[in-house]
Amino acid sequence: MSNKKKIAESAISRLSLYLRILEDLVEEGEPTVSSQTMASQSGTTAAQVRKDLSLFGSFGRRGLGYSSTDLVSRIKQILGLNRRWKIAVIGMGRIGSALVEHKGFFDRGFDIVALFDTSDFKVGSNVHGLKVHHVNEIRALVQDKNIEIVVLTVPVEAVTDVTDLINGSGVRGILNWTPARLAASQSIEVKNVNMVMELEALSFKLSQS
Amino acid sequence: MSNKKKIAESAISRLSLYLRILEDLVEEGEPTVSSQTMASQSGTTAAQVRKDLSLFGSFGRRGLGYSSTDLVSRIKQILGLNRRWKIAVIGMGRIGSALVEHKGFFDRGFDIVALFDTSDFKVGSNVHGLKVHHVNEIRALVQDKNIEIVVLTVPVEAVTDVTDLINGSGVRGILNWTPARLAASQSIEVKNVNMVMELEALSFKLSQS
DNA sequence: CTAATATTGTGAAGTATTTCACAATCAAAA
DNA sequence: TTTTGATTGTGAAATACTTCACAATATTAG
Repeated sequence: MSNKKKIAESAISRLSLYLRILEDLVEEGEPTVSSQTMASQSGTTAAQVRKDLSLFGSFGRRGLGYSSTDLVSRIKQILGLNRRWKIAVIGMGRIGSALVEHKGFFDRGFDIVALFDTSDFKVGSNVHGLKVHHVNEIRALVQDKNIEIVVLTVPVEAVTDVTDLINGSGVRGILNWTPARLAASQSIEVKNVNMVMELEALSFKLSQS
Repeated sequence: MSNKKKIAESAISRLSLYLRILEDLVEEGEPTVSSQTMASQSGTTAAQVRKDLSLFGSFGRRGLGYSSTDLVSRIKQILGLNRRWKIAVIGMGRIGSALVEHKGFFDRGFDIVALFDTSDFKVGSNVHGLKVHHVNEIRALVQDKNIEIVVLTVPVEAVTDVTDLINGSGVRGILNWTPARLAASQSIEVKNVNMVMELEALSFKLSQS
């Protein structure tokens, strides 16, 4: 808790990547792994791997490398993945519904426990075995089900109202799929996912060459 | 073409963001805009905005700011958005299909012109008015329809085979939704979108506080 | 015409992140 | 036991990115 040291966003993404690589190696029965192996599989350098890990401690043994299983649990610990997270999806359009049915979240520690929408047409229906609630019920359900993270996939017109409902509900993090910049309260962590921005970055790179 | 100067990834994301803000301002009828306005709407600093723009030229006027409409077209030019891009979606699972029906791509210059899948069950069917082709036809259709970018939403087991089919097909960029690290040929630009990694970054931040 | 106010463009300074390079450590072979 | 080879952890150096700060320029008011 209340860890002071500032950790770069980029280091955290790499740790996620190392975790995935390590889990594959464990699956393949590799007992140890070197920073060089992790580096080549993740497209970075061995020094970078060691530096990233050293931000959090000394997990390896000189001359030997790292124990794969040990490093998996260290990184899970670092990323806060030594527990399960309860999440809700707000917005049952095409993308929202597709995400609900995606097994990948559950497999990696994220349980979708509630769904919300604004349209009376969708409220009350079932998506993948979960009832769709009206966004007005966000506050109550967040409290009731201990939801800490919400995935926001509502149409951009609905963003302001829904953000107001999220603020102060107890939600601690938002994965924002809308192109809007959220007016979320200071204490809520927001991560933006923007498909079009990614395509635009590709467009830039392709136009350069 | 063949621009030497190295531009930071982060600067490009911000330009995408500025573009969206500027288009809103143009819509609202604002003839000019200051770096300070763009900064506060995008959550950065005025100096950062000016520096980002100065990487590509001098688009403003001292004392006055920038012409909104002019800056929109300058940024579109920079990002390679002064044209339309033809893209294909490979993998007609839930997420792939949801993306096809999403109007946001078309609205911002990306035309989905072909769909692919590996399963005989899906090949031949129609999604949002487009016929689903077998991935074996990638090479032919990329040539035929001048597809430059593909969005990859196949299951992770299919990634190796599909990547082989993409390599050398003429595709220049891949937006990779799979958790796999692609073995794409050097000349292809790859952008990874990883939902779980984003959630893990949230998990980290929430665990810190 | 002059003063006051606004705002850009950009070197220089300040931070942050990545890479280098090497002492420390470990296992296995000689 | 000693040597050889592998590999970490980490200061220091190198790069990269952001912020500062101010001269240059433009408009408006007096």
